Amino acid sequence: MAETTNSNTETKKANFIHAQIDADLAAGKNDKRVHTRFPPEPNGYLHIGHAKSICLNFGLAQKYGGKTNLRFDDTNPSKEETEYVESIMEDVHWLGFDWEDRLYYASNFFPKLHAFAIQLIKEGKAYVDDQNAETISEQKGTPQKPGIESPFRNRTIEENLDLFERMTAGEFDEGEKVLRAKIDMTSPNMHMRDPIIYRIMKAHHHRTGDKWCVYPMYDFAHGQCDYWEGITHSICTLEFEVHRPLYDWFVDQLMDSDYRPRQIEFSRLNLTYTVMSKRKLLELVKDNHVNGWDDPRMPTISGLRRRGYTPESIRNFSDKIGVTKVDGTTDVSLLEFSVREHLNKTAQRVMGVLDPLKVVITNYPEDQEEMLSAVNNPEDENMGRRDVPFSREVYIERNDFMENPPRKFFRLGPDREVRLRYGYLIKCNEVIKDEEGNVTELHCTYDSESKGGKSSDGRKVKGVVHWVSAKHAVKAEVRLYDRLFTDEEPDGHKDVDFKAFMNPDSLKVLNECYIEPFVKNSKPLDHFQFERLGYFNMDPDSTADNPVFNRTVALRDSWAKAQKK
RNA sequence: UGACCUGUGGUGUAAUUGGCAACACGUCUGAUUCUGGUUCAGAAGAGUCUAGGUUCGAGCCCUAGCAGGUCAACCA
Repeated sequence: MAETTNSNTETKKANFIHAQIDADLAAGKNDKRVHTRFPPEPNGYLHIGHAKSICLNFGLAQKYGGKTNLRFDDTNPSKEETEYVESIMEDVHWLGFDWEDRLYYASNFFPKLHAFAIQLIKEGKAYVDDQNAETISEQKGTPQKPGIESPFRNRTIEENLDLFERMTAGEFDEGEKVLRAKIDMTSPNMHMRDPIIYRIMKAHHHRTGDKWCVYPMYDFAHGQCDYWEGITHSICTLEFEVHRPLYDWFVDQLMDSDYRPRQIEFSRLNLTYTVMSKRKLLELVKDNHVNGWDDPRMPTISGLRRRGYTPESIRNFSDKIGVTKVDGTTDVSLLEFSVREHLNKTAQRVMGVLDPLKVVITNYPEDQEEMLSAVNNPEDENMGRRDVPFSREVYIERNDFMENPPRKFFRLGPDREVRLRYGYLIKCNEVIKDEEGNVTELHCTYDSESKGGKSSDGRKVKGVVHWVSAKHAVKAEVRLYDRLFTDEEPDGHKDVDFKAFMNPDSLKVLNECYIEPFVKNSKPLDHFQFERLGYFNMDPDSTADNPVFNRTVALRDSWAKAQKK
């Protein structure tokens, strides 16, 4: 894993964040430290978009020999839960990153934040407002129209101190009072128009319990936490760009040395056909459209993990997409390429038949069987070979046979010959059907001289087909997970009724599947390439008696593509 | 009618102090192949949002536009 990570950082090209850091370093800022943080709110599971941020923050620290903190931004107790905290830590570790002993919670800073609020009141830079949300909102104006000042704006420091103390003590109900910073109601930046910094919430916090009934707002917490943690580069997404002046304003009030954190924004990841909004993902989970946050159809990190994506492939993907401030949409095919690229080199090849059609080799002795030697990975000789049992009856893929094959179909048909991979040439002599005309069985003969790649007379066949010995095969369950959304849902952030676009075929469970017998010895989560079918992994829930495979991603299939045209 | 941000092949990104627009995905050819995969070789596709300007020379600098995004939660 370390090797992969190194090669990534070496090939990584410079971007605007590197340029900023280089400039800061050259100017000798912050004792030439680089210290980043990944600051999720524990209100849901991490998704592929967060992976970009994780790779960025930890990657930057790696590159510059700095450190990265994990910080839970838990300033809103009504949405946050311990379950999310745990899943987030697991996902970050799984991706291959480690915050070591630098685990923080914004809630750890509640006492300091509270004291800082009191400091601002004493300096005449904050006041308690008695008005309700609607009134405050009205007075705020609009982006085009300046706001007007609250009638409570000029209370005395003593009165503010007393009121805030009583807010803290729980004397008032939610919504009755808020603490606001006194900045500028006419600022062209809405966030500078006396932003609310503390609100009353009588909610149970997942870490501080019922200790507090006032909680700081994001803007009042984030920069300060950065400051107290010694963060030098606070990297966040584009929508926080307009918050930066406020971020800086609070840091200005706090600074007592030359050290100061800097907020840098980059564009979040958008993926075609992929819903990336936590709110919508939560809805899918809550309404049972999927089986939890780690449902393999979900774009969550845990979903991708169950689906069979590897951490390396996600890190490589993150590398490939780069970092900019351009608000674009990356094609999922790049993500899928990243897994194929990795799995093709590492996954063991295996034969499995998802939609079986029985083939009887009529000239093969009834009670005979033999072992055929198969390559585990043509890309890597070190992975060795394995023996695959062969006998008189085998299963082949139903769509590897066509009764009336079109031109350019290389596989089996009446009187046609194909090779059973690693085995013999077989020729189809007879097609057996049921009353309704469905093909139920093929009778073939094999060329006993054709083992090992050659035929007795040097004839060659174009088609090679995967198979499994009926007698020895392991019956398996295979789940073909597809993207959750169809072609009609191109953008994860558009506010559309996304459920209307849900692909009913996004999950197909195939029960009559047969896998070559090796699976009994395999470990859960191993990755395999089923010949021509795609990359699979063993589902964590499966057992040796009941092997369940999830398809990570399909193989590229130019025959299927040609068929569609 | 405001403030801030962003415009480079279909997509995502590059382009040292201005110097022939590069890479990856995708697409399309051809070769190889015990799987139509993989691998290898090659091709098409942008003249950099527009219009001016500076310059021997502009994707990079200047001016004016145009287009898209973000901001009006007691969310983050």
